[in-house]
Amino acid sequence: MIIFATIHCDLKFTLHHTDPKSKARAGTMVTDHGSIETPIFMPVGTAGSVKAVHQKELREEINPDIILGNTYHLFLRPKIEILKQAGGLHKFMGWERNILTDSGGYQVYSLSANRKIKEEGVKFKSHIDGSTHMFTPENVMEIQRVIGADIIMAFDECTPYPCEYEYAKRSIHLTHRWLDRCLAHLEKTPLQYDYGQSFFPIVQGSTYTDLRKQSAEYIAGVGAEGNAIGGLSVGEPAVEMYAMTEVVCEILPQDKPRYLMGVGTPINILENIALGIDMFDCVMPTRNARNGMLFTSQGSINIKNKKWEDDFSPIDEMGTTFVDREYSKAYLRHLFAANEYLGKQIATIHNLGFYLWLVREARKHILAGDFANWKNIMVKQMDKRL
RNA sequence: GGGGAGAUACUCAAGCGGCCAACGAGGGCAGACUGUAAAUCUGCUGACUACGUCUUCGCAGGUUCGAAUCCUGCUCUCCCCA
Repeated sequence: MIIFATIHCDLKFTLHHTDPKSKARAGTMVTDHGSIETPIFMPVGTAGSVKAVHQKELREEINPDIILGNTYHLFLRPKIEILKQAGGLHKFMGWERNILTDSGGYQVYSLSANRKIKEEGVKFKSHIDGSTHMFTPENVMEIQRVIGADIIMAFDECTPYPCEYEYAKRSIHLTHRWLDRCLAHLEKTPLQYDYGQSFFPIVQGSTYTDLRKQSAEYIAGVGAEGNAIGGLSVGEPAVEMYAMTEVVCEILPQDKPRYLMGVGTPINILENIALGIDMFDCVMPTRNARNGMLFTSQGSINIKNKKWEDDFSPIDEMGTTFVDREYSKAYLRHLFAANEYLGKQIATIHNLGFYLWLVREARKHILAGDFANWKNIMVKQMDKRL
């Protein structure tokens, strides 16, 4: 891949079409690492690798325009100095398309037993060697500059569910103050490489409508190139998630991409596209694949189940990747039973292929103007265990 | 031929008088997983007329209120010596 521009190039987002019967949108984002057609699902590659998938398979079979990395994990290992020497994450991992890095805000939630939140930032105890590290809005911006993702995220607090109202209220204000510090520091922190980086702030507010509105207004006021919604899909019922997305999307600017962090199931994704979300990421297709769960347009499959033992039909008749056609359910079940690495690889390629197919299909239907109807059929169809 | 060790549920393997339908591991069956402390975690795994009952620890007897555990005989396996 040729990195042509040496000039900083802002993210350009073009909205092509909005579905007449829902708020679903189809657009295109352009960065120095190429274009991203929305709605998009971004495979998660936490530690510089989409687990169990080669970059070649990722590129040629799954073909996403953008993947994720994680600031916290990359900071601990291989460490920032190595990433700097490598010339950034793109070069280090051999991925020439877009990358987005999460800030470590999710680890404030998921590693809650190993961290302490203060106004200044969050003190973490490394899950690898127990060493303590301080993440602040400032150093998180610096670290993300060095990692060099195309889209970098604000350092926020992802609150758990359920979350006391008073806590959630205090938390959004902390997240907003941290956002101001991120922005102030980002201006002072130069780009490390010869391409631009866009910054996305994050709306919080747990499951409280008034807090979500308040946070969304604050975030919208920043005028960022894209906006994210965090703190959802942490255990709340799906209807509450949708309610929050709906409220927030009404406030976030129409002409900027909206990213719903950490979501979700195939159904969650379609429902949230209908509410105006453009970007998604989730560990579900990759993690669940490694644990034997396959997502298909007809419902989900636990490939470890005995019922597939002698089912020699293809993994997914409707599938789009080579694994769907080349391997049988019986063979894949055997690989899981025998704990062969290949099983996890095949399942991951299948699931990511399916997720990417799903959002591309959604885009087609948005552009064709029949998204809402298609979405309802798909949701009904996928809502079962095969 | 002589001496020694051992036989426990699908497998390996604890238990050595009552707390044993029997630790643990594997295997098997099922479930969970949502900005990845996840190649992880959880449950079940003798039978049944199932908050109870019945049959299990090589086989057959015996001792005891009570045995997988102690005694006797038998069968089989492994090791050492000839």
